Amino acid sequence: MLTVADEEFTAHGAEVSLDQIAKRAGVGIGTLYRHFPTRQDLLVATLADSMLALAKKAKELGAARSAGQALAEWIAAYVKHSSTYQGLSICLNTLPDGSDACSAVVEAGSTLLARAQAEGCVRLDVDFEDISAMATAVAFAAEDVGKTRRKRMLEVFIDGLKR
Amino acid sequence: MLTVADEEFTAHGAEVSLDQIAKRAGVGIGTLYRHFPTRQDLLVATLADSMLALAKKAKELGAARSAGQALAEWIAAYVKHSSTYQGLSICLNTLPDGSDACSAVVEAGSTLLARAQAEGCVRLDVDFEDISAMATAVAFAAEDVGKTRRKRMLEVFIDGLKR
DNA sequence: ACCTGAACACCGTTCAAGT
DNA sequence: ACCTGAACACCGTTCAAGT
Repeated sequence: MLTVADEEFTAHGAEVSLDQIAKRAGVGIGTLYRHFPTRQDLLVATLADSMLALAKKAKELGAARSAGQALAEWIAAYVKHSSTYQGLSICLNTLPDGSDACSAVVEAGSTLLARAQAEGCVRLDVDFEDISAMATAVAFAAEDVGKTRRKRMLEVFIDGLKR
Repeated sequence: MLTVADEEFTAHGAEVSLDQIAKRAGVGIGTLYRHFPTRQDLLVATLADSMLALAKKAKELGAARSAGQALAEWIAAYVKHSSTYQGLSICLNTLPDGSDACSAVVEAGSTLLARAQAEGCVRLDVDFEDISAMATAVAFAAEDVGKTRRKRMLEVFIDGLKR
């Protein structure tokens, strides 16, 4: 079921009809609703693996780079992740919490941010929620836009975090 | 008809049912579609006045402030404008062109940007389309978020434009 | 020429009936 | 206990019929 959902999201975007997913997965629409009461629940479930990978990547970067550089690279990965499916950023506007994978990402990101702030290269008044919201926003803005423009917007965002 | 549309957008967001607008305006849904083939067309029409005001404001700021300060203040107004209706930023993801009001905003904004770049306080590789997309994105991210957080995100964006 | 609104296609969500 | 899918409510869009 999650496999089918991921395929459908990939092929037709995060707003694909849930009916279509249920049909292709060979279950009743009611079953899908019982397991995943909201579309966000289903999205978080299909993204769980990549979110855990994102959390893991934060730790690796934290070990291999300066705090500022690690945060910058990780944010780039975060933005990319928010574009996993077409239209995903819109669905993640208010970031969903509760799931283990989400908590892992928040925790890993917060740690990177705190280190970068301690190192003195990132403004002290931003928190992870700011970063998450802005990253989602950049993913939103960069949808349907060329690669160079996307890269530039990401740079603007990351530079804006510096102090 | 535009008055009713504006009221409905204000009251129920940019994604309010077009049927509802037509009914309250006392016209058939077909008539609404003939005048405004897409929702964006209708939105641009209801926002025409405020967009012209935004263009005018750019000229005033350009005269009264340093180029960098003028751009910064104008972007703040632009972001605010992109939040005129709940959910408006999503509809403006790809900015609509063609209308006079839109052209006026683009031209006014481009002028402010060019001056700020000439003054040397804004990176040279961004164009107005970047600014427009990012401003819409900030409006998107700042929806349903407290005032201080919204202000901080705007600051991050504007700081990121500096060089 | 302009307007109307029924008709069609589609989607989200619930819940009675079935296993 | 779990599943199904018909049923309901809703929306966008078109277009034949009416003025």
